[in-house]
Amino acid sequence: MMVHIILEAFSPIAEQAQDFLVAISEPVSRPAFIHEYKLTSYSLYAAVSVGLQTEDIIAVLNRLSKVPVPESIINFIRERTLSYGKVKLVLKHNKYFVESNHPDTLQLLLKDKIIREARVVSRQTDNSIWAATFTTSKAPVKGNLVIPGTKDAEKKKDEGVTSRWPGGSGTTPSDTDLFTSITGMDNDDIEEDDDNVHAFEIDDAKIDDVKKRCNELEYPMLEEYDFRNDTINANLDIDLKPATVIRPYQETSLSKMFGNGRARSGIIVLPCGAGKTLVGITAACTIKKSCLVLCTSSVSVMQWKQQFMQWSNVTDRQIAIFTADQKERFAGDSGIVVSTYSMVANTHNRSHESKKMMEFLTSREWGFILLDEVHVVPAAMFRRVVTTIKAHSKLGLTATLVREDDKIADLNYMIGPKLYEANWMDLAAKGHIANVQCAEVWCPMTPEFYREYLREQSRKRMLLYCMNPRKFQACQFLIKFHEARGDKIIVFSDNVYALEAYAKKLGKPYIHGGTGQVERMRVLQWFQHDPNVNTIFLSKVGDTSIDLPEATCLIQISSHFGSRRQEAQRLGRNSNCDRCHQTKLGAGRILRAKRRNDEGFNAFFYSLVSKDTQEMFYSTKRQQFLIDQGYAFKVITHLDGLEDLEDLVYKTKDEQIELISSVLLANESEAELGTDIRGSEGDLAGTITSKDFGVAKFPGAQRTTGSLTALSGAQHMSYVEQNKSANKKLAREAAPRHKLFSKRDRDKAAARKEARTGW
DNA sequence: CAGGTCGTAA
DNA sequence: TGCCCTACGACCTG
Repeated sequence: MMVHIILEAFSPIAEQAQDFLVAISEPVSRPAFIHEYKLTSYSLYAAVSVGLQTEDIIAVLNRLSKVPVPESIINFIRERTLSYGKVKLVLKHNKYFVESNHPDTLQLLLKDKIIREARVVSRQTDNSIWAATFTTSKAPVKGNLVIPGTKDAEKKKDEGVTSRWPGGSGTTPSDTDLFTSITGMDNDDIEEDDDNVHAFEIDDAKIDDVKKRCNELEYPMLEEYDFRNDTINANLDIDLKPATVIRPYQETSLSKMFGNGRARSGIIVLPCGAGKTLVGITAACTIKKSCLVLCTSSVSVMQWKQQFMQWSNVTDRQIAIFTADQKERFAGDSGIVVSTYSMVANTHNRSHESKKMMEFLTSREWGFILLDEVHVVPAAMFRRVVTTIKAHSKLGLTATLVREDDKIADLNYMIGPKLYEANWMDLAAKGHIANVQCAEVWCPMTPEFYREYLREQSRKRMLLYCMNPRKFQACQFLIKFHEARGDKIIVFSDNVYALEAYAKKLGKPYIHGGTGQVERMRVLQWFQHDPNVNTIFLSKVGDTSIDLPEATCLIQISSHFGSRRQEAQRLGRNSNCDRCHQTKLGAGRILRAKRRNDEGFNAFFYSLVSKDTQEMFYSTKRQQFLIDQGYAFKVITHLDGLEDLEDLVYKTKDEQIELISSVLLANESEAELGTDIRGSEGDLAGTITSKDFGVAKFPGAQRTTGSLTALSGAQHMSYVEQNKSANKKLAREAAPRHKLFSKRDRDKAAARKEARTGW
């Protein structure tokens, strides 16, 4: 069952209602006036996990709804919240407990054989009936826990007393209303029906079994870490630097995590540039135990360390880096390690040093694991990290909790529920991230290009619509226009051929995967500091692995696949005002105030799309995430003044024809390579797809080399036999069969690469 | 440091 | 709809 909730965003109570709806449901789309949310099992799981109560949810929904909430929906909520969020896995004094407010729930679980057998029965209870006794204690409350960087922390310093966070003395009851009290914005200690919690201990070797079993029984366990009572794992003496103040929404997200004085495991979703890193660092400074940070690239590893040094008082000796070329260890018995997913998830050969380091990581208990870009964790290999590392609490951070496969829901049980998700539009309106004008620019194909486009196959088609002269011109025009305004411009192209062609033609520096480190740094330095370099071209290296410089204008020239996340990431990473606002004491807004145009935008995002091609379809798909976030895409069908540009590229038909022939030549060379050698066998080469595996119509199958290359998928490029290294390749391909299959793609790629570079 | 291998995203 | 392309990064070895 899935329930859709529609919010009228113009309603006077919309903002408060929104806080509530975010807590209980998933935002589906939040454009200007009508917001859509959906109520799902997972969203209710998340709601319960941050402390909401079933009857409160129903009461507030009824109050907000224009019509009485249907009985079926109320039943759905009751049914879901009955079991979800009711059971917690808690590590206390280094013993694991299954904990609940409701003793009958524990009894119910103990009826299960697996869970019952995982129970550790203490001496006092072993003569009594199994279900009769649980350890009982006071329900956890936030108490005097102070999250560094918050208002409360400041107050504590000023007054020398501990006040309750975050309501504080300045808050009168009238300031808080129904919604905020329910959503826990102003008061974290939601009243429980029962102030006591009950628990039984389980064997820590059987935790995974119990977790799995609880999921199957529809009683997923929330993980909570009672770090203040963990006396076994050494404390880590770190704190935010005294002057650091975090922003309201960062505080809100942390209050979801620490609302009851323990660390809940889960996920926080904040747009890039909204200060995710600081949220993670603040969480680490609250827990004050050893912490492992995992990132997707070694560049972000460096950045995390640098950020830790910048915002907290952690010393160089307390924070260690573990990557391919740096294997450090922290001094003392507690500390921080920053590493990559591939380093920790690696199942392959490990260097000696790396092995030793992994032993260190796996042999100890971590208070806290921080999972940067947590949307990658469901990937087949990366997901091991959550089981190989023993961590008492897990926090996942991401800007875009979407994947193009269906694995994103796995995070619910791997990490925990989504604790908080910011609304991009809200943050933009409040000046935390840039206000972006998004536009799709339609570039008609020239007749010649369109004719070729219709004639060609999919891969060559792509090149044709990327290289469309009108797109070149649009790109040139937009660059010129925005350079004149004083913008810094980044042009993205996923296609390296097009990237080079554009950059060279327009005389701009570019970086792609093949660009060496030195050159990369040089180009980035120019872009940041040389007033004459205001535009750079980037391939998808820019998506993850480059510390992107600030830009105020983005242009996408090739974006053929429908990746919602890539689109959002590009926008997000470039539209941040982070360094403008998140300064110590919030006082020094040192960076230049960004210029705003008449409509109030201070950043621009263009997608150049060749009209009447497949690109139109992909473009729409890619935009979906941003549209759901409330961004409006404006379609531009004509760029005023483009024709008047005096040095307009590819202006004449001759130049356009020349361009098309060079594009086709680039294709030709590949096409030729794909057909020549096998010519004698007919035109098999270049036409066989993987679907043809083992099909009898393959005539040359008895020829050893022929069948081997065919099996290895190289039939697309019979030219491997032409290549210098063909012998080596063939030798390699004589390996066992199953290996060939797994090698198919790689060989293909490698063969193509060899052909490209060796041509 | 190049090249091999594996993994990821879409 | 399902699968593929591609481009790219991290790690390890010689």
